[in-house]
Amino acid sequence: MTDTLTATALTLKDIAREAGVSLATVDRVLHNRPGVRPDTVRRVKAAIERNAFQPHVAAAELARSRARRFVFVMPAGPNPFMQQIEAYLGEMSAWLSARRLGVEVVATDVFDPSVLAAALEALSGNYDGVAVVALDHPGVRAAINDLVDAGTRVVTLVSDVPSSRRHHYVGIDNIAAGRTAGALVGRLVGQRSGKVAIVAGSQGLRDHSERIFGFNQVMATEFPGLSVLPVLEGRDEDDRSEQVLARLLGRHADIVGLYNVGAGTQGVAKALSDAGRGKQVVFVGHDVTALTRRLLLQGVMDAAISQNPGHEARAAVRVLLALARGEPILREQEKIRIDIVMRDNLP
Amino acid sequence: MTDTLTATALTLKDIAREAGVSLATVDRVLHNRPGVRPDTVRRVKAAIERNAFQPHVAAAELARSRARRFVFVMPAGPNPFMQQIEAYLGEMSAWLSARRLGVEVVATDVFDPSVLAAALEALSGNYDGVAVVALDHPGVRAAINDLVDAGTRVVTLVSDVPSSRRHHYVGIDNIAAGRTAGALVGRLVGQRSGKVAIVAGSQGLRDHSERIFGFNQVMATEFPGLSVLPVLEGRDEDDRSEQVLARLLGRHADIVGLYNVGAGTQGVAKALSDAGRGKQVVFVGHDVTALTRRLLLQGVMDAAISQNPGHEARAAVRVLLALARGEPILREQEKIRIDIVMRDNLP
DNA sequence: CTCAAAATGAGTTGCGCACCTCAAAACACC
DNA sequence: GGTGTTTTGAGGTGCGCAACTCATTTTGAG
Repeated sequence: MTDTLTATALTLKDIAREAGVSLATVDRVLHNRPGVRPDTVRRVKAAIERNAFQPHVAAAELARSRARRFVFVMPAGPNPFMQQIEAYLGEMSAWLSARRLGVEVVATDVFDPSVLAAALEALSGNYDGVAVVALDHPGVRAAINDLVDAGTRVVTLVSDVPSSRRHHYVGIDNIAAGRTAGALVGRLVGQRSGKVAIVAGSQGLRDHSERIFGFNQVMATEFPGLSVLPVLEGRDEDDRSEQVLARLLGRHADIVGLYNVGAGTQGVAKALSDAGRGKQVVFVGHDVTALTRRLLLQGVMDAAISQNPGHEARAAVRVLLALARGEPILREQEKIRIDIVMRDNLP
Repeated sequence: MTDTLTATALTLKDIAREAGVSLATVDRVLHNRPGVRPDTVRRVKAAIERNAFQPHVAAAELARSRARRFVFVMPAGPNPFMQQIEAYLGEMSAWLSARRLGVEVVATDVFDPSVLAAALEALSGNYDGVAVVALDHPGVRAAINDLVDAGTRVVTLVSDVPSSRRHHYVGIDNIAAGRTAGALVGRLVGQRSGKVAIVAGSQGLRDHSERIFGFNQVMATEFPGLSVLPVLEGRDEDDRSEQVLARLLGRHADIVGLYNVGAGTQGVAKALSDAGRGKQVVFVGHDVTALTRRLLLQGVMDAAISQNPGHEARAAVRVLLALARGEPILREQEKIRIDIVMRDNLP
């Protein structure tokens, strides 16, 4: 029993013959060049459809000679997650250069909307595609739309700007991530009742607030025995996170669960162990880094919600490339999953 | 601040000039053709290294004109996981034909070593690459090695034959998967103590026995309050799984956890609910299918360990392609992760 | 019907490489 | 030195397409 999954090897010449036109006309239709009667366009497209014709990407790529250039706009500063994304881009360098793709990384202050918007505007015209870790702000949205209008392909990375006309978002559903964290805390706490603490970077960040929303949703509806304390803001900094959490732990002896929404994990873990409650409190956080890996192995952290940074980097490149080539995007492939990482399935 | 991650756009001609030889000689070196003095080979390779030269894949692909053919050897019969893999291959058809890749699927009885070995032998010479869901058996191993020796690229899929000389394994670490299942059952059971049941297809299957091994490992060392009952064999069939489990549930009133290692999930769930213990017993199984999805949403199943079939299908194709082209494999990308799927992170 | 504008055909070039042939040069051996 | 063998050079062809030019045909407006 054998199934064959692929098509014939037609060429543009075959399509031209089928449609009863010349190669030049097929080329005009294929590239939306002007000067073709609507009716002729239809005939050509019909021939393409009828034969499920796919232009040979290798030939197309070779013929256009001009190398494609993409740029990643990333947060400046020491964010391990972003550093991992950059590292994975570096690992792709052989892959990239074999395809004559130029990828650059621009670091900027993505938390200041005007700075970010200016950085984006500055890219206009120089790149075929832009991947940006974006803040959801009107100025940024406008900058993204300008790029799109100028013909640049734009994908948002990690943090979306849904109201913009970006072509694609590469990242997770943060509400679902928060829900997952909530379900884990609730289930791992088990029969016990008590209080649950949340430490976030800032509720002004879209991804953080969405995660908190999802977390609270699950807590409220499914774990009535647990009461959620007001959100602490640690600004993703270790020291500050430690302080605010230490104070809270001092005030509440019955904290049984802890959700760390963003970074600052070092501080959170320190506050927990300094209070001598590292093993009694169920601790769920985000991202697999050297630190969270160690904490998971030690049993201080119980689970990490993770989005694979390598996957995000590669997916962003692949999506930009597919968009630039006019190829379909393999949605299933480029979708970023919410990984639950516990000690035994550490990648 | 800007980093550039990609190389120049050298061509073979540049390398030839650099090495002080002709294009023909570079070509001979690049394709391991005979008739080049060792010293010359060294000079050419040095020039390639020095410039981090990567042949333009599009040009190479175009020039060799001959389309590549791959074949997937999969289990016959209605296995939802395998059907999903086939479905994802189908979704790639545009991607495949744009690259002039022919992918075929051959169904065979992979559980009979001689049938499988014969099927593999029959492929020899007809394909550039083979992906096979393999049984670990001397006859199969020999068949794989024969294919490799004949120049065919071989990857094992889902189930490995580590003793063979296959080029790559696309699948998960099943011991780690079992450990993960064990940790989940243990943690989700919580404070309670009691017995844990295991239903497997057959302990003769390598992946199943490895999962059980990992599961028991975690149970023994970390959850002394839980005692694991002897493994039930359901042969991945619904009816049989239901019967053996129903009998066990009848004999032991204190079962608090259940690990379903393979398929037959329908039967397992039925036995559980018929006994009226769907919600009290922590039930962890494998794979996300329409059925397990429903069971997770209903709360009958608590978690599913999953290996993404779409990822496996695509990874197998990409690995075969990279092997055929002599490109490096992006190991991080092709590694299949052990996904923990609970209700809130259902993909 | 006339004439300009629009639509189309015919053809060329080049992308970088694989694959091939044939001749020339370098080398080894006696 | 001559012989045969190995190594190297030079060159050609074609893969399928993008991008372009220029001539020719068709069309529609007046």
